[in-house]
Amino acid sequence: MESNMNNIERPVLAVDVVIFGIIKDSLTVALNQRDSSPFKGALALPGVAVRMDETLEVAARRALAQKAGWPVDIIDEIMLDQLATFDALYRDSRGRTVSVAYMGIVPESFIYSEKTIMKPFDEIPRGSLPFDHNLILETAHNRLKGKMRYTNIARKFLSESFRIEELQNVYEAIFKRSINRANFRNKLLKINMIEQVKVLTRAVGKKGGRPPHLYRFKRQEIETVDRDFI
Amino acid sequence: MESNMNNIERPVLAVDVVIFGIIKDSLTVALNQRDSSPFKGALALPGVAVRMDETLEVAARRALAQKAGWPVDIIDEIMLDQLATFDALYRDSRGRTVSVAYMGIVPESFIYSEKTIMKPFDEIPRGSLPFDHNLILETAHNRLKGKMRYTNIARKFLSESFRIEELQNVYEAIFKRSINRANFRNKLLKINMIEQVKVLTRAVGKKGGRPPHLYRFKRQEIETVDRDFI
DNA sequence: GCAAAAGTGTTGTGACTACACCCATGG
DNA sequence: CCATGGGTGTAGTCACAACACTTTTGC
Repeated sequence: MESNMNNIERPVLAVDVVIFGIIKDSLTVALNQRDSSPFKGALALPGVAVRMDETLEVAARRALAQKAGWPVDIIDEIMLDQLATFDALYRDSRGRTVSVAYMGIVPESFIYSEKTIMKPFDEIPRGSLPFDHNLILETAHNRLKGKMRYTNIARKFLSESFRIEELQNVYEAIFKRSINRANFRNKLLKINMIEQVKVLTRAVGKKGGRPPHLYRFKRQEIETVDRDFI
Repeated sequence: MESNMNNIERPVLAVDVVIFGIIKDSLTVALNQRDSSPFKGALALPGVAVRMDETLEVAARRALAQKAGWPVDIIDEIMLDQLATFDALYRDSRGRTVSVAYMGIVPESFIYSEKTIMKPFDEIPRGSLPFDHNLILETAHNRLKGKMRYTNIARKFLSESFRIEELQNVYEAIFKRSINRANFRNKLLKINMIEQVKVLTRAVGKKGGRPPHLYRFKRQEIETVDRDFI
């Protein structure tokens, strides 16, 4: 914080947004095609420069509206987490730009716009995105995995109620390993993270069998599952 | 990221730095007296506005040199971690300023400057710091506690080799609870975080007794102690 | 020989893993 | 009557906490 706030040349401040979702048991990322240079036509994370009178989070939502073409009422439902700030001197060829990255999660029921594609995370090779967007995406992925370990953030991938198998799929898609069904269920119930909803679902286009139970998260808030180191 | 990078009014970008240390078994924070308005004379976190040609981390080190008055060779030894970016619209009365906060740790052997005091964390009441510096400090404290749980960041509070009791004091000061000595030792050795250095220390001004063994961290790097959620 | 500091051992509890088997129900 | 999607139970291993006791060595 400096006394001097006059018109010295300053870095431009921007935001970039990483939106994750699970589609068909795979982790996916919202990307949009750039409509101007540099990297015109390339797939990139939605982002905008921050205006004088808006917070970073408001700017991030504006990026989702203007760049990704998402409806405002849906954007309002998404919780955005500040990720990190990226500041390499030449990260943007147009001039010194510092970008604050945000991360959000949408459920599979989300309606996509024509301007956005949800691309499977595993099909985005390193170096394939413009600017430092691969670095931002990697940071977001690590943060996502971290938050999955000690919060109930997984709920944001699903709708209000869900089959327990769907929830397990979320964990398996993100951690890329299979989890024992019985132990998964026992643990989440024991720590009181989820509870059973009374009704059973109707058939979901499956052949036959017992209709699955529905569950929901007991708390809305992202709650820390605290662990002591020692 | 926007095509338009001309001279529209943009938020000013700044950095603020939280430096932690342990002094006499208490967590302390580096604060310096502001020499200009607003809040002239108040204790605050060191911070500067970011220049066009420097990274955020370089700006953070410059804040420690210019505002806290620390010698450059010591500043170079400190590892700085980016914490979060603070962007409330009216956080600075002089105009729209977005500040990226950094966090660092210094060992007790560090030489302080006259411009800085290391103030005990518990003696900094909420609301006592200018701007949103209490919020920044709280965020830094939470991050510190988090990192203590799954990295070997504690090493930065100590010099290269240390008595095992000193290390335990670091944990006890930060988590504010007492830890069983035997279990503490057994765990840190079992997970291979620390190892014994062959020599014993000379007396440390104590009355008598067996001279303590010295230990050191086995890895320099901050290494994640991974834990699975399920 | 006593204080300081370290080191060892024991026991109970609770968590996690793997696996095996039982239950309910719609087509 | 069987596929589907649960739901229960048990045994082994491991981690952690509490606590007690032993060892080393300088003054």
